[in-house]
Amino acid sequence: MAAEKKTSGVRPSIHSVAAYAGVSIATVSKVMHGDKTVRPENVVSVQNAIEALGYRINPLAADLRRGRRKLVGIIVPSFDDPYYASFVGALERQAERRGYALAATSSRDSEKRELELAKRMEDWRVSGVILVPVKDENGQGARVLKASEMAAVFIDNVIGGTGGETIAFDYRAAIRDVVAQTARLGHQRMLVAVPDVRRPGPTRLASHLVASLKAAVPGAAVQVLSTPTSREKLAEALAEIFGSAERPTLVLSFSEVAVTLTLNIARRLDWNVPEDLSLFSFKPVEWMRAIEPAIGSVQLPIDGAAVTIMDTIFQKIDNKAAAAHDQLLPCKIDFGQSMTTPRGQELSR
Amino acid sequence: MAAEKKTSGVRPSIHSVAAYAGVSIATVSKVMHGDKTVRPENVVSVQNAIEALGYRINPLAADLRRGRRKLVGIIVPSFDDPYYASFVGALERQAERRGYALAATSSRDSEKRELELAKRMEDWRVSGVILVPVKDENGQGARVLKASEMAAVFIDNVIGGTGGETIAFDYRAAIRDVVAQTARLGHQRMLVAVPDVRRPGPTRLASHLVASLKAAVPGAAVQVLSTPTSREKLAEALAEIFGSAERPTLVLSFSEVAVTLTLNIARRLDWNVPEDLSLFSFKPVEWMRAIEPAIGSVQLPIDGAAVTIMDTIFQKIDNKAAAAHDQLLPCKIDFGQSMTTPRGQELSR
DNA sequence: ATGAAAGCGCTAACAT
DNA sequence: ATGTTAGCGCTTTCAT
Repeated sequence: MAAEKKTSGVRPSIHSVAAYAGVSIATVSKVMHGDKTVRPENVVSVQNAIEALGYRINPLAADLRRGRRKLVGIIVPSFDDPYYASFVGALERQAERRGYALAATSSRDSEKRELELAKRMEDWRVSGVILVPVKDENGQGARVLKASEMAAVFIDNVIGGTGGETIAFDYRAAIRDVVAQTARLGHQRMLVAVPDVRRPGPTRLASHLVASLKAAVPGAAVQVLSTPTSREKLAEALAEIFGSAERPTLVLSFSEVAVTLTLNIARRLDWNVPEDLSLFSFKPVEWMRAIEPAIGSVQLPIDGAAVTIMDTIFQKIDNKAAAAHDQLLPCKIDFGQSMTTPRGQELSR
Repeated sequence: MAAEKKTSGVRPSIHSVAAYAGVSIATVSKVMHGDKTVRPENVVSVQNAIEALGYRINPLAADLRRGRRKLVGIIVPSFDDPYYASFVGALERQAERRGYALAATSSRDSEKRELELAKRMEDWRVSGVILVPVKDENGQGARVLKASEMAAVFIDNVIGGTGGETIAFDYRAAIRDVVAQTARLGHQRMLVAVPDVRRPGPTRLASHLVASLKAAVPGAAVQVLSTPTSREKLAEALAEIFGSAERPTLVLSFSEVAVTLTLNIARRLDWNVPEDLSLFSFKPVEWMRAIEPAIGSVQLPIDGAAVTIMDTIFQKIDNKAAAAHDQLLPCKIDFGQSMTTPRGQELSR
């Protein structure tokens, strides 16, 4: 039913609306913001004018005047990682539920760029910034954010324990559980695949995993494989490892491609997963749960996390009250069917 | 070496800089924009002031005055699809090469939301908008974009042939090649897996594929499977199809999960790919090329496409000259090792 | 309940 | 070469 408004190329301003309605711009502004001190008849005529002219507020002008924008920024290492992409989508939804827009940017795993983006957020007068640090929450970008008057929250690639402004999945708990299961099943030789060197976060976790394994399994032989740049090199490295007599009986991977290639090699050698080789992925990817056998993996409740994150940042935006403690979000583990007792071992007790 | 600037909480304006340097704000503005008509000594003192105060321009004020922002918007159906996520990353880079920022948003497969976002882009005074339509370039969102004075380009989910403002991969050429190969190998019975019903784009292409198959292979039996909502239902449907006597010898899929489940079933039935079942994916996903046998798939040169897209939109922003024709970008096909002659068939001639 | 007026920080036209 | 000035479109006192 709604007819076409606005034939002219120039957009109506608050002045046009005021003139059309026969009131002052202050009154129009009040109507736009639902101020109760406007006479009902004036509210109506202003609304008519708005409708007739197809007026929409110019957020640039409003925000310039106000000094802060209804905008929260996010800086992720990259959009290509479905994990981060998923965060962006979920956070966009959460921001908009509160009448804010999300300004999404990517640092491309560069701390230099992260710093630039932090400054851009400041320049843009966003109300808050969510940063997934390239390295951790003590980098230069994070420093800028902390020093500014914007609300800031650091997520995912964080160390925590200091500021009380970090939120992350409780990966250490997940590691604890997987290590416990590993010990219970009796694995003695394992391979830990660490991802892309440009991603310090998972690398830190992998180190923690290695340490935990050694602590939990006395005499454990833990091999670490840093994911090389090319798929071919990685495949070679894996083949060599699996070719040795002292081959690992369990692969714990932080890298999707390492899981894929491990499955390839297993198939080529005619090994069954999990009977001949156990496997677990700390990087959750859709297909791992859809194949047979289902590959065990950590499950991250991203939508829920997005709610927590947005709540936290709006708490800061509104109250200016800083949350006093770092937040650790639980993550579930789906062991799938990919881990069992190693060949020739009995399940201890 | 750079010392800490700006101890105060309030950001310096162009006035502070002018005062500090002992010049007028007009001069500061000129220096900021590299105007050559400023005395070198003044340039220096202004630069010193900027440095000393840690001044950065307020883009809100500048853009309000200018009436247009150095910003191009993009609206994708979702960030979760790695294909679109990849576009966002590549386009962000391209925009920034030209000194523009990218405002990335997602329509969540909703035309209603697409319309809202189109209006938001208008409100934000972005210079140009790249839209991946939920349905096609004739929706309401696209209409708003066309009517506005913003430059607009419609990509990927487009029909084309009308406006000359669309850019898409040449999927029909890819389909042609795959159909030719199918005919050459002698397949008679095939299954086409269509994805998510909320994605009209691939659905259109799938229809075209079906028609092409029927045209190229006389008497072909082409089954179409619309991807149901749940993985379980899809698995069931596939199992039933493969259980029948007249089972397809080739699967052509527009859906990642359909490929995964097909591989599952093949393995369970102890079929080899491609000897017992040929497979091709129109949805390119990393792992398909990393497994053995490598699954054939269409390869989309997204980075190159991003360059073309940005070039096109900046052409419109700068010249106001509309490109007169729709653009079709070539895509490569990687047949991998997943297609061969069906059992008991000879390769014709 | 309403409107006049003073900016927010900048650009650009115009004088000088 | 430089400065003055008039806005961009809005919000927000502050009188009335």
